[in-house]
Amino acid sequence: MSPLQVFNTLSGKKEDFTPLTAGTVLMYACGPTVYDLCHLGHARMAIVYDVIQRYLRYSGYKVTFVRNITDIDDKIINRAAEIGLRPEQLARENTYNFWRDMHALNITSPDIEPRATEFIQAMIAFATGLIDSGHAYVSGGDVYFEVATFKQYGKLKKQDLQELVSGAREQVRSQSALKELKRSPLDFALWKSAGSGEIGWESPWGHGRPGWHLECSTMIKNVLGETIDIHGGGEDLVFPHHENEIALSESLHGHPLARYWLHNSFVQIDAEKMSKSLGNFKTIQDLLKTYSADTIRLLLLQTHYRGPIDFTGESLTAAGHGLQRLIRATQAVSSEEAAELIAAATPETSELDFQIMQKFRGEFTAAMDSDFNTASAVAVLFNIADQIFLETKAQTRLSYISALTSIAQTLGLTLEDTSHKVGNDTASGIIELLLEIRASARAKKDFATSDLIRDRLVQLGVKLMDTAGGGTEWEKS
RNA sequence: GGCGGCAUAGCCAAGUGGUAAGGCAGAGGUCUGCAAAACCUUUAUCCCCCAGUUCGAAUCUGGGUGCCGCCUCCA
Repeated sequence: MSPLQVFNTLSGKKEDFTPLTAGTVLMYACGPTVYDLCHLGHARMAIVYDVIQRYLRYSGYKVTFVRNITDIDDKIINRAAEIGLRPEQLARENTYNFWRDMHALNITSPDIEPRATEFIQAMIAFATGLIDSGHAYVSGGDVYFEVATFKQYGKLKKQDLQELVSGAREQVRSQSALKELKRSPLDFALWKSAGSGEIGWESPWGHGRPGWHLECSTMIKNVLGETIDIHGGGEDLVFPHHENEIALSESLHGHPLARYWLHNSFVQIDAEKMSKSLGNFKTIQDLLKTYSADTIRLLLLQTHYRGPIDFTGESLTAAGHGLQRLIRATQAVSSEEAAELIAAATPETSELDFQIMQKFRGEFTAAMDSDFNTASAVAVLFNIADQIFLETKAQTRLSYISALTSIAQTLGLTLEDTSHKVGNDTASGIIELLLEIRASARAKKDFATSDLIRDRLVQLGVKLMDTAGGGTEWEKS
């Protein structure tokens, strides 16, 4: 298979990618906690793993891609209480929003999309297993994982237990209630007890709900298995979330949770992290009002996934201009001309197609095999565009165009020209303009023009009604 | 305080030992009734600073400076 190399957070190095079972990839990415709308950061995460997944399939792997939805969590409960919804209502609403955004961004649906609330019994079993093996303890209706029992704790973040303990001590001093319950400040909750009026499930430890880290560990185990090939997420999940997942899964199973840990970097606004707590985030919905999914995707792909992107208003506009160039390139042969050329195809032209495709696929593959270097891969697209504009033979241009669209597709770019689609407000304005021209024609008794406008609008589904006062009204017929 | 990352043209950004991809913006040109768009050409003797290793470094080593992230919910 291909000499793909990926950067593994666990080793801190690029490594040759060899999946557990040759030819197949089990891949899991941490999905959203559905308590609010998704922002550009979620878009980056989703697009990064979408492209990785697409490329692995393109490379010939049989991929099972799982992305979860965390639909029970303190953030959901708190937000729901603020706005007067039941937690499950809020979670459902934002799950729909998330799906709509993913669809709008041309993100491939995951093969399996487990939701945390579907796996409560499995989580209880997981936690019970950890208690029985001495890795977890019950305390006041909660269940905590005892970090000291997992000697490798800190291996993902590359910090030893002692350093983490001294760092954590400061933080936890204020949380006096928890201090009573936890043996060590690093211990984290697998199960949190809930009041009788609160959302929760029955468990051996009473009414309660699962902790975040347990959710992912359990879903991976139940959906993909005990060891998977790729586990991904945003870089902020390295610690504590992924470190804790490792501690849970590896304590219970005794072997690695994931062979390769991939983490994408952040989107920044004015050189600062974009986050909900800073209030400087852009929702996907807002961005899609102004920019196409391709524009957003191109902007994100022009930077390597492990580097931060400083988002500015201009950067999206610049990406949009670049995208235009690629779209123009695909239009360098008209559709009629293309149909003729395809009809007239010969073994020689097929050979030309093949050679051009091979050349650029080779460059594309070389870029992507180097830890998914999408920035270099995007450069290949622009190089093909150059060739298209320089090429004088239509037949050859067509070959380049098919190479361009094929590679763009693997990156999830549609190269669909949206510049000729107008919104309803614009369409209404255009109708008003036509009515003005028609009124002027009628005033000059130019009824040929006036009737042409009326007939053509009727064909387009717009009915005109001249009123007694000389004005004209319109409506959709 | 601990750990990690980054520093390449006006802006964004690839490149980890062999002589600087790509995008945007700018300049010149082609086209054009005017305008816009589009296309073509062009744009870093040099990669934060200092010292070192090497035939050779943006790329490796040591030191310095600056910026950012994680250590608390966060993609």
